Amino acid sequence: MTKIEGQPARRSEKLQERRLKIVEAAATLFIEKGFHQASMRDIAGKAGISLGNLYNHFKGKGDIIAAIAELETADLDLLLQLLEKAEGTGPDVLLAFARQYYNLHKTPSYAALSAEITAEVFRNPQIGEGFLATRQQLVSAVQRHLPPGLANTAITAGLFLDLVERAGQNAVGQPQKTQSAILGSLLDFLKRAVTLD
Amino acid sequence: MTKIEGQPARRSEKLQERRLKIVEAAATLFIEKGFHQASMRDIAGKAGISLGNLYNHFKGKGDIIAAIAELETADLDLLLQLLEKAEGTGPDVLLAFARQYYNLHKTPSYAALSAEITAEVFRNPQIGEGFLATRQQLVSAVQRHLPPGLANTAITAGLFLDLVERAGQNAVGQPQKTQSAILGSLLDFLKRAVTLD
DNA sequence: TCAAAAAGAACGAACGTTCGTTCATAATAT
DNA sequence: ATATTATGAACGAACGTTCGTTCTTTTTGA
Repeated sequence: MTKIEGQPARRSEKLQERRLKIVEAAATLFIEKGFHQASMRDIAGKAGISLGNLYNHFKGKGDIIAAIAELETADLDLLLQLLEKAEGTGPDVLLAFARQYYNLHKTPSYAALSAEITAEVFRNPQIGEGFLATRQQLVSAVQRHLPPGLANTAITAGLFLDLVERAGQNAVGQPQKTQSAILGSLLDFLKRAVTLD
Repeated sequence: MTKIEGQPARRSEKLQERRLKIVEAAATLFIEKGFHQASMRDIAGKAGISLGNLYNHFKGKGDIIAAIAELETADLDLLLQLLEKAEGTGPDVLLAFARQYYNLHKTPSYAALSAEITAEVFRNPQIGEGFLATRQQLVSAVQRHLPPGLANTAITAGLFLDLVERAGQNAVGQPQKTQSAILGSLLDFLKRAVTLD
């Protein structure tokens, strides 16, 4: 009881760094090989720690997968905040958001991980819970910027997001020029769809 | 040379049945557990044959996965033919097609398999080749029904399909009522998007 | 026509490997 | 001194694949 706090949390600080390094290593490998092809040995090796020690940080492989899925929501939370704070009416806000949302989804690592998670959620719905919760918030935020005369704005907001997501995913690996063309057509498409005559 | 054809191809007939049974068993298991969680023993068991015999019909697990991916294109080919033969102009043809395309994609088994294939294609592009070829034909068919004044009709046709696919996928597991509401909003959304003022 | 021979479909045990996880033990920090 | 963190060997289970073998069907030669 002499030295209660020499350096407050120096140790758990290191620990958290280790944990982050593990998660990053796991994410890289999951993108490369998929959840079930990346082994615990792979992850430990890439994180630079021993196999046994890996189990001091995570209860098992399932926990790591869950941590990755949670990590994904961080990017979404950022965009969500931007959208919620946005002022102004009309389609402009939505289209500006769509541009960013598209850019996120066409990122190869994001797209690959998304695909992996989507497939996993079909069999293990619990994995996708946080993911769906964040998406629901996005739907609400988009909904608020849709024209008032529109029916079923909640569903329409969902469709808005659906399209941007898929368009981004399909743009992966395309040359820069094509990606820009897709973005342009996407924004036109969306503008017509969210504008009432 | 006496008995040239007692029963022509009695054997290869049986053989084809077996092969179909294997593919069906594999598809069921892939939907349930995913490509890499379904084992060759699982597949053999479900197909009602021995493990060793499974390798008389398929060179390996990769071959079975490829066969399943090919199988997926069959559904698309059917819809493609319907769309290509469709007469008339304006959005009506497109919306009728969208309805069918949506129904296909909201089928749980189709959606699960699609998700699995999508994730797999990121790491093994060869798997998705036939899939992408068929999709390209769909794009062309949709493109022909878009209004003439539209720019970048190829990309827009792709977006059209993107939206329907994702909307269908997200409708999986929803109650019938919700699925109908999504379809309604989807068709409205599409109609605005493919109609020039 | 019909026995003999060739072909190949079916079987399940066994191979070597890799998996996720646990364990006894050593190093380290407080 | 003692609790925490790290290590890699060890475990049993499961993996994809190959193997020698048997059984059924088809083809051949007289």
